[in-house]
Amino acid sequence: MTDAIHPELESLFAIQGAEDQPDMDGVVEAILYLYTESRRITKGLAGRYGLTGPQLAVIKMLEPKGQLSLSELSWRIRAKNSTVTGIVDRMEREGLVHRRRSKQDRRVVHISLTEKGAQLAAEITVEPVQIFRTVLGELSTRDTRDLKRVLTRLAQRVRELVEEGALPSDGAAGDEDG
Amino acid sequence: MTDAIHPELESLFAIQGAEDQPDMDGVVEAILYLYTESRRITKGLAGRYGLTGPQLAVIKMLEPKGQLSLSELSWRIRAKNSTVTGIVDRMEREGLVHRRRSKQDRRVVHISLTEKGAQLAAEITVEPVQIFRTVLGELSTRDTRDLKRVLTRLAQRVRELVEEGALPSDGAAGDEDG
DNA sequence: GGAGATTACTTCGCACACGAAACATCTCTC
DNA sequence: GAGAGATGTTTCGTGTGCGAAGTAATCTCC
Repeated sequence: MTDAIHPELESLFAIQGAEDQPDMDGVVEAILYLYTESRRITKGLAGRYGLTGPQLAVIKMLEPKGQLSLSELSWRIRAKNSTVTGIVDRMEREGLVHRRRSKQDRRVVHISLTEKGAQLAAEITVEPVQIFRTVLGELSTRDTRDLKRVLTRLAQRVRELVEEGALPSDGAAGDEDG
Repeated sequence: MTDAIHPELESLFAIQGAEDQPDMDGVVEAILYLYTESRRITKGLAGRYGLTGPQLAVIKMLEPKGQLSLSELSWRIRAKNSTVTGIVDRMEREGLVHRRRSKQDRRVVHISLTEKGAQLAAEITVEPVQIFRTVLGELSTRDTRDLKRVLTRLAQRVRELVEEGALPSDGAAGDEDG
């Protein structure tokens, strides 16, 4: 099964500690935990039906829409086309989805569920998100709002800094060897 | 280069929307954004030195310690041994690290930086975490504390629920609502 | 209306990432 | 001290995940 904890994130924050701002560790650790735990839950749920995480995502994405182009699918699951091509390949091989060339624009490929895929989708009713909704529901309204406010602000600032180029997001330099 | 946005998470939360708790979307989106952005930054930084994210993690992990067993390394970067074996293989091939069998326990393999690896480690002084520290620093103390408090509570509750088996993490079905 | 740019998708090569199983070594028990 | 079990690492198979380059179709601009 495919899983991934993505060590970089951990390491990213673990490097050389941040003793001068102890609060940050808690924040980062919590974010990391929530992220990885949600992945584990998704994986476990998908695995019961012989699916992988991304495959479950695709199926549940297609279920209400009927069909989506590969690009739409990519956008929705936040992956690149080349990644989704592979996922769809394997799902097609398993008989879960169909590929159909669009007649309007023959570059476009429409992905849709097969009978088998649709049945499977209908069978999977549990939403992993339920857990998080439950837990968030247990927080006071004020807490939830605070959380959203602060997190959103945080994300916004990072986004601004990234766009300003103040961050080492990418750039030129030096040696390359593969 | 290795990268991964991990579509499952997005999809996990995107499935069927959560209109009844609009606040959640913002929270989830912010967490997702912070996670993916941090990964992008790490990747960009590592890429400048011809490294991948996990490789940078390993190098910076080894730098202060001198050497670590493969298992210790795995534990620290939150990955499995079989994953780290591959990472170390590639780094060894690039001449960045050494493998050495322990004399105390000949099952154990110690990983240490080569000259080249150590030089590279010394060269990489920028901490990606800096950005987040900066941004968190811009928040008021109150905001930071609130954030930590709420996030920690959130993570704690999810952890509890997971341990209670109330979640579809794996194994038998717990709750049904569909 | 045709050359060049753009868009949609696929292919290829590489690097994770995991679990299961194989191996080697150590430890524990009798 | 020999067998049973535990532990550390590697090997294998599968599935993401990305970027670069390739192909085909559409669009744009002159």
